[in-house]
Amino acid sequence: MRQLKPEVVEQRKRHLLQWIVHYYIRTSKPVSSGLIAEEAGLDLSSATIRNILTELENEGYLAQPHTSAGREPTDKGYRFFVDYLSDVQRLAAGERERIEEQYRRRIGELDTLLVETSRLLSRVSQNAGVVLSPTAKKQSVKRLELIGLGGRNVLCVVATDAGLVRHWPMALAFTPTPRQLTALNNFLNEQVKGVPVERVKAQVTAKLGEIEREFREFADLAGELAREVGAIVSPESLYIEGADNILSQAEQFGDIKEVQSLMRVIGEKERLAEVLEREIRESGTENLPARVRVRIGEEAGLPELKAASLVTHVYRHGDRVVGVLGILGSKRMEYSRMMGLVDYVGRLVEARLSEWDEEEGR
Amino acid sequence: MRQLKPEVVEQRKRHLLQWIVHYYIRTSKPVSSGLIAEEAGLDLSSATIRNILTELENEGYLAQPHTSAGREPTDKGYRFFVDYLSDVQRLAAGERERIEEQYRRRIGELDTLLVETSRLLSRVSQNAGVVLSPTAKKQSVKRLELIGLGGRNVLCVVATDAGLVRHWPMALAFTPTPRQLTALNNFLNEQVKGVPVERVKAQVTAKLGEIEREFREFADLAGELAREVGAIVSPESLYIEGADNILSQAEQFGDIKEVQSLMRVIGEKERLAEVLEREIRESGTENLPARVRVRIGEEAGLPELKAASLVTHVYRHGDRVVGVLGILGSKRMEYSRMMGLVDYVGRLVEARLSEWDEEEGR
DNA sequence: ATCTGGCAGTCGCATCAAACGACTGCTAAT
DNA sequence: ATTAGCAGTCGTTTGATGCGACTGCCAGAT
Repeated sequence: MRQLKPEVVEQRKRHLLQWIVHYYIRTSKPVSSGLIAEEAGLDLSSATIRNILTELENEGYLAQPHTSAGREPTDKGYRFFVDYLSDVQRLAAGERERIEEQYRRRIGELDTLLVETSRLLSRVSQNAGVVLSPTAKKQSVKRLELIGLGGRNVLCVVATDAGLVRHWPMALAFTPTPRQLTALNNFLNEQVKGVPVERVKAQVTAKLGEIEREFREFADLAGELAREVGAIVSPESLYIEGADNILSQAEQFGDIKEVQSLMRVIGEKERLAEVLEREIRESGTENLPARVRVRIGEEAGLPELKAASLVTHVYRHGDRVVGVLGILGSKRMEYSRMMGLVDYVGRLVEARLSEWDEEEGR
Repeated sequence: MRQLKPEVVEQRKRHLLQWIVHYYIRTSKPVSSGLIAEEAGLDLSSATIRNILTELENEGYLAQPHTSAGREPTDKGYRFFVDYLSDVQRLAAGERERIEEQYRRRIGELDTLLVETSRLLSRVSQNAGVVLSPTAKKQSVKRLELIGLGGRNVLCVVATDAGLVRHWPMALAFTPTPRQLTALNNFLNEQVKGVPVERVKAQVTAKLGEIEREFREFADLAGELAREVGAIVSPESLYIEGADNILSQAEQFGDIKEVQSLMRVIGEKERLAEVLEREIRESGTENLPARVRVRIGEEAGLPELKAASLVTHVYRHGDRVVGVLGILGSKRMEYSRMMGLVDYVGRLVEARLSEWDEEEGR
């Protein structure tokens, strides 16, 4: 017979694998040789398909849940599928429209932006939406203000260049007059404006000596303040929305145990935050700056996420990566659509952040 | 033979019902007559028990899931159990200690207090903790401040007497000088201090005429500001924590569907908030001000909560009920312990709120 | 008047075998 | 290289059967 070139055979095999993963994602049933022969339009008999399937299984892309069953993709199979996904699906125009509509609403603060973004991701994807906020440490202080609340109590408000606002109450050692507060605010702002949050403490304490004569009673306040800026502003926060979506897609998961452990991870945000932070760290180390990254099953690093996949997109402020957003859902998600969504939303968030920079000068 | 007095028989019936509900809550299996004869220590034969069970069933306190099964409490049965619960369990000393420990950490703001409270409720109860924040409308403004962020942008910060702080960015129609900002802040604070949030708008617009000569350009700003105070500060917020607890107690529920719809309600906070608001409204209309209230199954008003119960405690600020907190869990929860917990935490929150009042004067 | 033992009857559930059907892997033919 | 055919494996469905856990009722004991 006519001998086919090896490349062609390889090509066909890959194409078949793509088809299988895609089909499996949609139907969530093991794919059998007979089914492929009928549906895939390859014009091969089921026997031939079986041969190919055996190869793919030996290579670790597919596995059988039990002997007399079809094949399911392994994590390696999903990985192949995602890596060679030819088209990251563009979002439908209507969907884009609706998303932008949401961002058109005036959002002026980082927190609001991130909360809305996680809601959006969850709603559109029908999975859980996650957004990790930039760590405040790297942001620089734009404004720091003490507001008298009566008596010794003041409210301390810090705003950073990236739009983050944090506030917390403090009790002073004395009852300040309005004049004193104004003076103190002026002093503080001169000192900390533009200083990265993580260095506020050093900056303020360094300058403390200079004012000792005039505002001696402020000295310890300023010191305490500097400490609090470091302590309170620093914890980064993780916004997760749409956990209920995951539960209502429970069929997508094999076992309820899997859903439970997934939910538990969502509950203990710290562990998930750690996973996402790793995305940020690793975003610099790659050659090709692929914006959208997919973690399949245990690739994310948590055994609890075995049955899940995570689609993420780091976002930058200026030229530094400051945060990461994405969706968390079943390993059997529609990768193409999800990647498209995450990519799009990620860009919108970046755009919004840089808009804030521009408005600055106005 | 000796005739028993009717009251005694009634008494015994009630006692048995209590025992059954309690036993069912622990074991989650239908309770049968034979089991009762053995375990309840009543010194009656199973046949006699059966007679009593039939009566209780006819009266609507018990039901059989199917003919050849034991009995389960109906909602009415649970209701009886809860209403006649003799001892609302006091929390163990160690548990109280741990809880107070958490509140000892300096919490100066309403938001923080409520978030921590919902976490606490969820952690201790192993159910979901819910806290509905006071509506801002009824609170009065303690302080309102504009903070310049450079250019025309200002950050508007409002603090209320109950410890609520809200902030949002605004763009002015002009670039204010620091002096102008100070003047504006002084003016605004004179006008709105102590005014209920819902009346800020009226107050400010009423006073606008007076300053027109001096600060004509402020007029429209002040108007816009007043509008925003009403709009942004008003939405009350619902804090829910520990949804994962509910999922990991899924065995407590008969059907996964029930867990799903429960989770969905938790996801759409609005509907749950509505239920909780009703608790606030109805808290005034009762003769006996029982602080802890229990809603069993559909009593809460949402069909989705059919399999759940809600234990709540309204909390007051001064003498007005401003919010409600509690736990949400399976209908088969340990009511006694949960009621004790909710009662205790509710009191702590009230205590904290009135502490703030006292600090005020210092 | 109460309680109890006994017994028939109901119903869910676990068990088991048998039949089924969905696959695969292999082999021999094309 | 591909295919048809076939034997063999294994999960799943089905239906029958029996068991056990109940209840309800009644007749007799207390």
